[in-house]
Amino acid sequence: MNKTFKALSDNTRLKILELLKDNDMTAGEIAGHFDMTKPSISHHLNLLKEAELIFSRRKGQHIFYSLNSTVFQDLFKWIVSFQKKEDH
Amino acid sequence: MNKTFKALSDNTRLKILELLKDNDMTAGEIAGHFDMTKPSISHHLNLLKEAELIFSRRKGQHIFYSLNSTVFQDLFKWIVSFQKKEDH
DNA sequence: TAGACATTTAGATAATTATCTAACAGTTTA
DNA sequence: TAAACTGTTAGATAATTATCTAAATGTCTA
Repeated sequence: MNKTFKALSDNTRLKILELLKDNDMTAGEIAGHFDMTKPSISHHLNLLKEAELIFSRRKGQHIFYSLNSTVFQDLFKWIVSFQKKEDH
Repeated sequence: MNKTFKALSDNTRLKILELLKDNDMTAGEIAGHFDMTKPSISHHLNLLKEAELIFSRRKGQHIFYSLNSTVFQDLFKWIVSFQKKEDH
C-alpha cells in the first residue's frame, strides 16, 4: 500500500493518471502535456509502473501507456476499511 | 488530493492511521508504538492533521488524536473515478 | 507557585526524491 | 545499413522530507 501512495504523492504523476483516464497515450504524447524533459516523465512513468498503477506495451517505435485498474481496487478496499463503522 | 497522498506516502503515518482505526489515542500512546522519538511522531501527526486525515482535542495534559472521516470520503470519490467504465 | 508530566516547536543533519544533460537502445525507412 | 525517430538509462545536482537533540509551552498537583 505504501508503494502505491508513494507513487500517488506527486502532482505530475497524478496528472498523468488523469490523462490516461481518457485515452491510452504514448510516452511522447504524455510528455507533451508537461513542461518537463522526457527523461523526467519517463522516470515518473516508471514509478507508476512499478506501483502497478499503469502498464505499457510497445507498438513499433511507440510505447503506449494505460491505466491498470487492479491496484485501484486494492486502494478501494483500503479506503473502505476506514469508513465509519456503525454501532452494533 | 496531492496533499492527502503525500500524507499517506509514509509507513509511519499509515501505521498511525491503522492504530487510530481501533481507538482514539494520545500522542504519547501513539509514540509508544514506534521506535522513534516523540518529536518525530509529533511531526507525523501534524502532517496527518494538515491533510485533515486526523484531528486532535486536548483533554488536560493529554492530546487525543482521532480519524477524520471527511477526507476519506473525498479519497473514495477520487478512486471511484478511476474504476473501469462500461461501454455503452 | 514550583515541579513534574505531556506534547510541540526550532534548528540541524541525513536520507530520499525530482529533475536535468548526455549517452544509449530499439524500430522504421530510405 | 545508415539516418531519423521514440523512448529509456546513467550519473550528477538540487530540492524535499524524515529524523534527531535541545528548548519551549501548556496543564496539573503538591
